[in-house]
Amino acid sequence: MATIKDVAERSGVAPSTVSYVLSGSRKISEGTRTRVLEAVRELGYHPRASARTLRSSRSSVLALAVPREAGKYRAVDGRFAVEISDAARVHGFDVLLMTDPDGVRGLRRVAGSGLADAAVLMAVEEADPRVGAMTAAGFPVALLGHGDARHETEVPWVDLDWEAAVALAVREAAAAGHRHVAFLSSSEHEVAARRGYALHGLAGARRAARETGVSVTVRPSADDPAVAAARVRELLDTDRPPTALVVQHLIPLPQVLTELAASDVRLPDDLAVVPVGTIPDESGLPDLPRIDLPVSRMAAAVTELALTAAGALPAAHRRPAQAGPHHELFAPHVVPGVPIPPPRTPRTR
Amino acid sequence: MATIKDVAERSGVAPSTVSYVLSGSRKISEGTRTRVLEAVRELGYHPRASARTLRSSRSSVLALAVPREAGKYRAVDGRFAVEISDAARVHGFDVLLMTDPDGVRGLRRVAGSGLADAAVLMAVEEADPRVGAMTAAGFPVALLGHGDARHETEVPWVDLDWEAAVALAVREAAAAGHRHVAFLSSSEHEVAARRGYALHGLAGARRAARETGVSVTVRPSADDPAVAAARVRELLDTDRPPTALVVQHLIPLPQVLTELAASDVRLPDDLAVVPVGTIPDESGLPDLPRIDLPVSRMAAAVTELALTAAGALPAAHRRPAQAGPHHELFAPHVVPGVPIPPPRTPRTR
DNA sequence: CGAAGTCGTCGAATCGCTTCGTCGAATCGT
DNA sequence: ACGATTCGACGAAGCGATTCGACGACTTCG
Repeated sequence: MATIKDVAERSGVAPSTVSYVLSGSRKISEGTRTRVLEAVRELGYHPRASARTLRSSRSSVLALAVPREAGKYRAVDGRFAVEISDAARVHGFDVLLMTDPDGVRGLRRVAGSGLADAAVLMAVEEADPRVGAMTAAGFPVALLGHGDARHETEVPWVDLDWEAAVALAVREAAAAGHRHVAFLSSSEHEVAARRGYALHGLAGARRAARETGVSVTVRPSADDPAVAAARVRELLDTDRPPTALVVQHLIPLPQVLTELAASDVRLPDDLAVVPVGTIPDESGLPDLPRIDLPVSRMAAAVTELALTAAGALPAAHRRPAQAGPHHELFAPHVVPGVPIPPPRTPRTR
Repeated sequence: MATIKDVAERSGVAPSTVSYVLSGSRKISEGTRTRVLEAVRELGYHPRASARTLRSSRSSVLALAVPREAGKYRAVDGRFAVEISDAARVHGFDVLLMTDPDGVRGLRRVAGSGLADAAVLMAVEEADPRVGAMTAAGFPVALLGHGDARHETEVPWVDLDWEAAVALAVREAAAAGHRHVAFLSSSEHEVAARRGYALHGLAGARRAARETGVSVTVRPSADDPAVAAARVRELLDTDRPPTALVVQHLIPLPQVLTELAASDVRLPDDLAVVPVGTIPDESGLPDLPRIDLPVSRMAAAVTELALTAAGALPAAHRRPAQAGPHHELFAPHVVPGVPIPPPRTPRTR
């Protein structure tokens, strides 16, 4: 492995000169500059990251804490992770993937050992212990999701505006003429745990119902496919079944579709399904309108907030210091597709 | 931030003694040992990773190259990433997430700068340039997936036995009495690119057909949901439609189910769907048998292969050197669920 | 009771890079 | 033509850990 000394010898200069050529932080004559760069190329020289970090105490690594509740894994988290990694690279940072088994311990270890300069905490929930631990350690973080009111003003975060998202979906259905919309919300478990996205989704459905005058029947989804299917059957087995169905997450979608198939409900004419929390490119559904998560933009934003907190972003990106930590709710997108068909005469069952 | 010197002063010993206490590589008297450990606890001392790495030239970081073809993102890759991270932690390693935008460049940078000690390359394909680049650089790697015959003997890899997986699915259907099985294989695009899993899946379907005597109709899936739906309709619109459907991947599943619903096909009685490449916990399908990927075991295996190649695993794990790189095909699991119903009299359409 | 070993701890070198102060040589002004 | 500036490159210190050889203080044995 070539070191800076090898490069210096090969180009006949001092190691410090090589360093200055590479960092550009001092003026170097054109002649030596090209000679040094050539030696770098010929030797395939890469500065040893550890030496650089030891000296400068900046690692150019961003820790990414992905959630992992009880072995469950959500596809959207993986997508966020990838997008955050891309965003970090844009600013010259690498990403250290931290899964949860050690939980707060792992974060403390990484922060304490200087492995990373900042962290993005994903899927932050109400009273998330990770947030307090990191702020107490003075470690720069940015959150994806928010919940704990105590931290909301002190720590930068980014979140999806779930209320607006669900409201938008209901409004789309209402605009197509549907008067009776069902809303399959987050799972019972998530509602019980008072997750922000679950509560805000419900609020959005209620608000849109009020504003548009359509009736919205709410049913929580369930973790168990069989139960989720039963929930959908309940919704349809009434005198006046809904003509449109808003679904907040991608996860229960397969079982919902299966159940609809079993119940002889045709999409989209018998029932217009409008999924909300879908990942761009991944719904796999027919070309109906849906509400996509702005994953890339949110990932870029949360990454820049974390790097700004670490003081690692060029001045152009940095916001005035006295503005305090930055918070941003992202509005969802409607992906248009084929227009939602209007409701037909209610079938009798 | 506390350094080893602070700990030394606080416990009244030399820095080297602290180091020996922490590493356990020399005998230290019980008294000083406890005094040092107490100082460590009180100061919240964590060894600076960069200093340790600089001195020992081992970073205890595993690079993980996740694929990212044209912005597509597969849920299973995220799941593998998380499981590999967990497996790495077991051996004291952290994981550096490398997305593809720089491709081989990024890998070379990480290898050259000593940011990582080894790499796991995910979704390796035929003639994958990353493999050659890393072996040429003498950087330890292990592959998830295999393809390029030239490297197969030189580099350790782990892969799913797709042939066995699809054969197993067909055999499950045959065992339930189905005589006419349809196989929705990998997408046209993947088949055309001669991806290993696509070809092996087809081979497995053919082999099982031969061995069980059932007729297997093969149709490639498609990237476009509308086309995939049409493909399924074709399958059903024949004089003697199949009574069971084997699907190789989770991705086309939603559109398949949607199309089945639209075609008034009831699951599982009209058509028994047996998905193959499903992630444990994530099929979201009714409780039919399915063929799950052994994600955890494969992740643990590929992680240990990479760390072994880096010489970072204790002797107990290490295989005899002359055995050469290790390769392993993982057999899929059948998750039983409700028995597949036998076929009914073919409907006329 | 002194030589030979043990045992536990210390000091110093080293890893590869950044950065500050310095110092010749070239350039400038008068 | 000579002191003042500027320019470009160099040397050395230091980041925080690991690790090897050395070295007192005890124990042990002839």
